[in-house]
Amino acid sequence: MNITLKNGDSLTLEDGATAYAAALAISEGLARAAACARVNGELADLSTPLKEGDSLEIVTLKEREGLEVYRHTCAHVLAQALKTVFPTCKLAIGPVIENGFYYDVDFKTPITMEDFGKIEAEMKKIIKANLPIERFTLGREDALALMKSFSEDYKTEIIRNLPEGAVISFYRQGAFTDLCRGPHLPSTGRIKAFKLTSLAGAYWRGDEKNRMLTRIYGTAFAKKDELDEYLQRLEEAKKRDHNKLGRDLGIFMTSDVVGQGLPILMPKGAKILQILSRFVEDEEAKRGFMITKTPNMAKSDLYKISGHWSHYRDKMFILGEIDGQGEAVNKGEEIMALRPMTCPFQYQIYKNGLKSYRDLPCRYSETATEFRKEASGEMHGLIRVRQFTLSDGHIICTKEQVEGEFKRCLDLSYYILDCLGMREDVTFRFSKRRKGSDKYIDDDEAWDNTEAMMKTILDDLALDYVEAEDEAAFYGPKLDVQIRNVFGKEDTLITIQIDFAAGHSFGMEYVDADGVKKTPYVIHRSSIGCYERTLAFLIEKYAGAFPLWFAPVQVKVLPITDRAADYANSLVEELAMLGIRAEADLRNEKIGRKIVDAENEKVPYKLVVGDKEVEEGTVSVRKRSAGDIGAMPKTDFFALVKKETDEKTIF
RNA sequence: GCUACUGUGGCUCAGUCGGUAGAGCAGCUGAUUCGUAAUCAGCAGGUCGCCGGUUCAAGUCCGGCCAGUAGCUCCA
Repeated sequence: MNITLKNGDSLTLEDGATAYAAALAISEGLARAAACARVNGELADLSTPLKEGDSLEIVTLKEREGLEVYRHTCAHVLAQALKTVFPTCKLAIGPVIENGFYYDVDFKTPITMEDFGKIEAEMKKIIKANLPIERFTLGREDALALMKSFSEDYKTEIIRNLPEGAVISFYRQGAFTDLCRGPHLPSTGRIKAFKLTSLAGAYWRGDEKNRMLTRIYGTAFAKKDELDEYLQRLEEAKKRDHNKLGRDLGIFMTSDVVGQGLPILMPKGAKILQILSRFVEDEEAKRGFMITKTPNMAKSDLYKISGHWSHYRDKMFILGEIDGQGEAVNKGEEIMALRPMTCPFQYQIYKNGLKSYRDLPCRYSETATEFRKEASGEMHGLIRVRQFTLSDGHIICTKEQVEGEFKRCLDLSYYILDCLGMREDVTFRFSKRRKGSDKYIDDDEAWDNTEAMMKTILDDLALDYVEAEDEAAFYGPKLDVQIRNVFGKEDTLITIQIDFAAGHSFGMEYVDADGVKKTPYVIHRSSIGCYERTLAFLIEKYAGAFPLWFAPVQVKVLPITDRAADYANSLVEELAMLGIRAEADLRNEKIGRKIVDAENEKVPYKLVVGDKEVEEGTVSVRKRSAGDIGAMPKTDFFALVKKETDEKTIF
């Protein structure tokens, strides 16, 4: 028979030959490197028999799919080892994830990381035995009977939930059989380098009402040194972790007696936030935003109009005792709540006075403090907190203006990301509702229209985005600007949202050119996102070595002896008058020591000054990442540092 | 909120079998005034996260709480 290869060549094989035989016919090396095959475009096991005219592509470990198959097989080896070491455990699911795999398992008695040693030892045994991995399929009844015979309750539940007519496939390696779609490696001996990495709880089917299983994370690589390199990278990432580095650098701290999710910004962190928020406010003003200053709390009445009281109440800090319906327990008592968002407050400003179509678009923005009662386990450093500062703004406009305003919002965010040096680090997510979910405002037609409107805008911008279901705000779809932290975990940095409901629910209106009152659209947007979170990503991106323009200390003056102390102080004063943040290190230490400490502080410029500099009115400049760049007249340095600050030069 | 782990001077860590705490760095004091990545000496600093229990005796064992970390759920 003849088959077609990826490059268009045709290959003649014996009838019924497998994909593996084809790989072997091409070259022995390819057969060795093969993880699975793509037969007529579908991923398949290497043991798949080929038919006349099939197209075949051998997938190796160099390709993403190949590595995924490899890791998936490793997950099965883990499962087999677990069934040997803990015969009473029940297997749930064991998928591949980025950089590895996991297996969710229900253990009779919980295991700890100390058990990893014997599990890994058992896995190695399975690998060494080089058990062939065979696929077979069963009808629904037989499949259920098989899994029941192994007491695999979770597997039987999965089979019951499979759609009618689905192919139910199993993979057998030695005495172990697992329900799995596949494909898999041809044998366990193909696995060369793996490691179990961590342990965590995870709800069965991701539902917190279900039993919590134990999730064992692991990773596997084609070669030992690739695994070592990956583990090394993880170690390096830990050094950039904002939650560690931010504390070490004196940017923020937490205190047991203050509470969870309430980081305290120390002078350096507060300075960065001040610089960034002044910058953002100025840029917003240039783009027609009007600054507002609205209260941090309001009566429940406001949130009842906005929909927060019915959709968001359990995430709000409420002052006063309420019942399950959100009504005051003590009748007549005024219930206040800290604001989780600024929207309804800025709407009040819009509603103050009759608006004309000539007033639109009406752009409000505010550096707003907001409060959200996140569940206790959700807090993380500066990334997830209970009180935060958001550059929160709302644009109230006509339907026709939505597109243009939306694009302007994105342009502003682009500009800010450019200045922060983060433009290349973000990706886009178009967050939509999940139809039928009660998390969202109930108006199918409006949702459909608004999502279609946003999609048109995004497509028109030729934005490279992913669509995500069930990620929308309760009042409308979002464009989320996403970023990954140092460990690869993704979070939303900035969001731009279209709201079809607020105009109606708040009774916002404008008088159109034809004299008829109409309801405006609302765009919710942030330009830089939440400052605390953005700061966290900046710390990680720059490993604490911030670009000059927002470095909390831009220049450190290091006098060599006490004789240069007055000169050092005068330099600091002169720099301060130019708006440059400078400090002098007047300690009785040798210059080498002062340099080390300033380097560890990651200050962009260090000025070494001794008798010579005092005499000549010069400074010896050390630039971060460039070292000693020589002496220059102090006025030259002032001009240099001022220019680089104003131009937001990133080095 | 759930699961697991962690909590010892400002920081990094040691502390064996339960017998009243130890180092380095930082800090302070003194000496040194030095030219581009850590000067020397001395001193001081801890109700071992908090509360309770077991015990003759608890940093160590047990329970509760607080806080931190990873993940789940959730999310800017």
